[in-house]
Amino acid sequence: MSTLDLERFLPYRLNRVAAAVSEQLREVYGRKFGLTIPEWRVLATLAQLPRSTAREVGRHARLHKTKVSRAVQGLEERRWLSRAENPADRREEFLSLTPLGTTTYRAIVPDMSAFEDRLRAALGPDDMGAVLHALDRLEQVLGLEAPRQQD
Amino acid sequence: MSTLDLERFLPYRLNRVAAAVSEQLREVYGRKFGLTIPEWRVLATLAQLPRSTAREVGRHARLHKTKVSRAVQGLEERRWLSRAENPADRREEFLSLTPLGTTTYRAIVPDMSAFEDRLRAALGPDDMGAVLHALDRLEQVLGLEAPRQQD
DNA sequence: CCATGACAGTTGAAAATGTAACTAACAAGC
DNA sequence: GCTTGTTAGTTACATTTTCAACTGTCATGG
Repeated sequence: MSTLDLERFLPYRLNRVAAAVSEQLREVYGRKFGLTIPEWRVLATLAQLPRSTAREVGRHARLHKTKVSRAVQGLEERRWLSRAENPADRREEFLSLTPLGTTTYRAIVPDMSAFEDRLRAALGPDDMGAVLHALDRLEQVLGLEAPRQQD
Repeated sequence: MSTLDLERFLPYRLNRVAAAVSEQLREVYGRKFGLTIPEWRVLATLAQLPRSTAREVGRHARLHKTKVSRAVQGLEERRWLSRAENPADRREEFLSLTPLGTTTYRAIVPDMSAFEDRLRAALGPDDMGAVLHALDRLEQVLGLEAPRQQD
């Protein structure tokens, strides 16, 4: 008569760890830079993939389109992001970080890296690689094309 | 001049995967049994750790106390959970699943197990073990005593 | 006992989120 | 050109979540 062993139930564990990680990171970019979680994700995604559209950002970061829409508005108001119409398809817009946005991003990166270093130190480089590899496979089997997401 | 490589940035990846997993599981217990995410977590936690208090459930599942409080209310209304005063400390209550709650839980478990089997098949048992071990270590370094959580 | 402070749990109000409906733009077939 | 269907993005509304304040209980120390 089976009850799940939650400590070995991957979904439960993944969520618990992901929640703890998110929480601690939010401390950093939240308190120091006034960013919400979706705003930070949009910022980070655009830093890596400049001139993406909202749709591309959402797919990459697994952010629901309404979250992207609102995060973009927020970043735009602070002049950290600008939009450029795509003349070839006027439904969408190319999103870019402004110099100010890039400066902000660069101010956050060291904190993020430091955090990651802590994680890498805890795991060792081999385990870190193994986890990332496992996450790749999980995303494959889960289907990359799920529609929505949370934070 | 570093931009983070998000595909190798563990927090980002963890969250993306955890979100995808949560989402798919919610389909199951949400549509079939009308449970919210916190309700399911409380249910599963109590199935494994009977007579826990709300505080213990929250700590174990990393659920914020208000989420626990409201989930407990919801489960109690459906007669899936009952409370028993702790005479030794009348601030807290021991929470237990009712027979009805246990029946519901048992009806969900096979779906959860099936899902986990998919994940295990994708990873192989070794990688699954490695991931769980890595998650243990991450939780250690993150400090088990963070106050809140999301879903 | 009776302060004072801490803690478990609840609640109300504010903020964030998801759902669904909407607008504007494209695309294909007629 | 004019449907009909689709897609990018926004917005309104309902739900969920968070934050802060609150209640009742315990613990400590005078």
